[in-house]
Amino acid sequence: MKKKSNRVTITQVAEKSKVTIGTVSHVINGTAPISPEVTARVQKVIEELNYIPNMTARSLRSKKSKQVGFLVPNLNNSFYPRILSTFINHAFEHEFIVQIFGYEYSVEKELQVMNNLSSNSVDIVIIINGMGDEAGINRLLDMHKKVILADRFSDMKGVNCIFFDNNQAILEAVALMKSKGYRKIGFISEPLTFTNIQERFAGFQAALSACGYAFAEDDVFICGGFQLDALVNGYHYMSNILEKRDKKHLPDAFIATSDLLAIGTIRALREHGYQVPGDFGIISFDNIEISSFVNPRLTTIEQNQTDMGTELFHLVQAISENKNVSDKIILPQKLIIRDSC
Amino acid sequence: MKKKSNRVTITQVAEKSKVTIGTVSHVINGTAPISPEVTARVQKVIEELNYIPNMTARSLRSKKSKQVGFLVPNLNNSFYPRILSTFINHAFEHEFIVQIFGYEYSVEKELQVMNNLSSNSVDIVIIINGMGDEAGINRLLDMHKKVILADRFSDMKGVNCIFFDNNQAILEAVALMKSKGYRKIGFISEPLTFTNIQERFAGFQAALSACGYAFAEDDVFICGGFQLDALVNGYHYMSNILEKRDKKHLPDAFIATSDLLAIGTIRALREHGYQVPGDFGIISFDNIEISSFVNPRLTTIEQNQTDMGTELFHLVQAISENKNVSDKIILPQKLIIRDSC
DNA sequence: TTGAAAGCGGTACCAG
DNA sequence: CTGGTACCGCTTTCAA
Repeated sequence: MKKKSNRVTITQVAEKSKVTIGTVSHVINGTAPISPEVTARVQKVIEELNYIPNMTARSLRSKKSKQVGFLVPNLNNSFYPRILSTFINHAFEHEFIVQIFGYEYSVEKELQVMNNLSSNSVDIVIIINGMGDEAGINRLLDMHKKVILADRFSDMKGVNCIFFDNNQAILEAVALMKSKGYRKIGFISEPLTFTNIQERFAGFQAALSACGYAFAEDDVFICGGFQLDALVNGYHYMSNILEKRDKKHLPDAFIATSDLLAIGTIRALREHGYQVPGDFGIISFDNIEISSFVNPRLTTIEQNQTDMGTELFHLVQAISENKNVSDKIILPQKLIIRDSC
Repeated sequence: MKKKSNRVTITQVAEKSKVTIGTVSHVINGTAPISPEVTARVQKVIEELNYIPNMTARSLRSKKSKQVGFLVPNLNNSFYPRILSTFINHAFEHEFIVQIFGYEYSVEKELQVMNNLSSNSVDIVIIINGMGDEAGINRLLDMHKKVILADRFSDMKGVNCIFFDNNQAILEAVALMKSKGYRKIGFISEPLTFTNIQERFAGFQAALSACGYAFAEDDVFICGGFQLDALVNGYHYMSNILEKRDKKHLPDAFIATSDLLAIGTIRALREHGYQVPGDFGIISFDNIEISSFVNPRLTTIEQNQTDMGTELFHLVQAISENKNVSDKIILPQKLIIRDSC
């Protein structure tokens, strides 16, 4: 009849240690000065019983959960999993639990998730990218959740932002194109919905004029459709363009807003008989792992995903300890020169 | 002084509805026959107050949480995020919350995570791959958690398994190599720690003899080192081999246990001046998205990640509703013929 | 059909 | 330093 190996509770520990549950709680949390003897006794019992505090009870009472909600656009572009990967490792190390949600680039779904999250146990919510979700963010704030916006700029008060500097490296990129003799530079991009993409577009225009190139609306290519699959989209999009415009009427170099987009684009280019970087040079953003394993190896503007993950966690940690942190954290980008330009 | 927009509780709803909290609970959960009038009144108040039940309190009391722990090797190989992606979407749809953990191919860490999980609020734990963790699984079972093993076979009782049929497609793959005239087939693999890899190795040997090839221990290449980065590992590993053995002493075709491994391998091959599929044919496993965008496009054995994610969720759903489900679910693999062989 | 009350397993406050 | 105890917000008997 001793089959029911149910969970050990603090009460059992208290009884076996001949103290009250309050005391046990104190030795566990260090919330009161307990004598060395009692401390040792209690700890011994904890060991013996293999007692682990019930997180649910703990957070019900303390209103703190060490749980963070992590909201990503999706998990297919390896950019996000890389950030997440680093983050969850730090989190585990420090006993934070991370709940994961994907909003699939949909505002509606993003809002739904936020609504959901506002009634749930997390006390910090991280949103990567996202837009048009201010109502949701305010809701979260009302419920006393902390919110962190990543890879995104915002002026909302009460939220922390962490994002890449989208202006510096693109200047180097355009300068590189110039030095390689490319005549005209186009911009091939995902829809300009997220602030990071908007910034890149602005940075692109600035770099163009800084390097003496003219900006032509005609050479901006916004690759529509779902953002779910940049790889496939980039491929179809460029294939389409090549059906309609020949090389003469196209830029001979492109800044692409993501590596995946670039890889898709390059495949389309090659299938139409063009060489990269011979006929067209391409520099993209991200530096995901595969970038150095495709042909040609991508020249790309790195946004260090590991750094982002780590910084994000530091932020979470600081916030949950009520430490003072800067509202805005800016991470550098870095031009990685390989073969595509 | 009405600033503290704190969360609405069931007590407030009860007071405003002039009933007791028990009654409110019953109308929310349908756990007792409440009169239409009272039901309507309570629901109206719930609307007005925008009341959302506190999940923490609810699960403390009911010992059910609709939370599932999802344990993956890591998030860098896009195989896992793809499964996860599908899973979290289904989960969200049905109001399940998923906590994510990465064990980074380390048994120790896997055990740590499990230990952690056993004291936490999840009631179902999904483990993808993993090994040597039977103690952890039993611990989970002791704590009355359900456990699901994915992409892995096990005979442990009380756990559900869902995995791919690792025997059929590889036979087709080897037959294809035969028909293309490849003379000798090697096996380039990650360490044989996981059951899926072991099965592939067995399937490989069976396929070899079925197609009239001889098996040579010498042509089995186990790519050691960390499994974290198959791409980089495959590259270094094959580079090394090519330093020591020339084409004559090597198989002219390879079965690789993952696409990433194959992509790394192919780069090494090409850097040494070899053509794929001219000099060497390669067929790998997974069919991750990038597989059709690298050069050459990979001929690969698809393991449908979306299907795995979906099936996994169905399993979770069935288990959490105490429905009867088969202990073992087998998913088919499928040979996708492209250019690498 | 509804009310009353006992906890779930902890934390935190107050006494002594 | 340690004990006692009132909750956290909800579910779940048990009575009425």
